[in-house]
Amino acid sequence: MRPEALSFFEKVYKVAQKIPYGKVTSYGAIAKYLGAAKSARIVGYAMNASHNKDVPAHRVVNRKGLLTGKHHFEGTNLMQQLLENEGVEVIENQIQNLESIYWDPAKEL
DNA sequence: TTTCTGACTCGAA
DNA sequence: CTTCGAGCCAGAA
Repeated sequence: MRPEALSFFEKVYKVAQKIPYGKVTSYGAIAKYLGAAKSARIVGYAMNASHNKDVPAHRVVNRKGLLTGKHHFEGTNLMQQLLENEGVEVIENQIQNLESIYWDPAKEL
């Protein structure tokens, strides 16, 4: 592998694809894992461009467990339904019991 | 080439 | 309690 040759986006995609079923993580957690803790926005931006990729963007939320990116999914609650379909409880765009299903790449990988 | 914006986060006032 | 600024990368105009 040549991680250095991969763009930030590609790294983000790889990590996002490793998010376990029924788990969620945050943009900042991914950014930190990639060694760019202050690039959380870029992770979000990568998600924006991940529509064509096989990236479970619905499992990535902000650090509060808020579905800030749901507006970018089709419909108004697709993101929430995808999560609920995996056993994640979501209320008002806010993931419930976040600490229990939180998956930290820097910790789990 | 410069400028702007965005699915974020943290710390300071 | 709320508000604001800074830092990061990529792509479009």
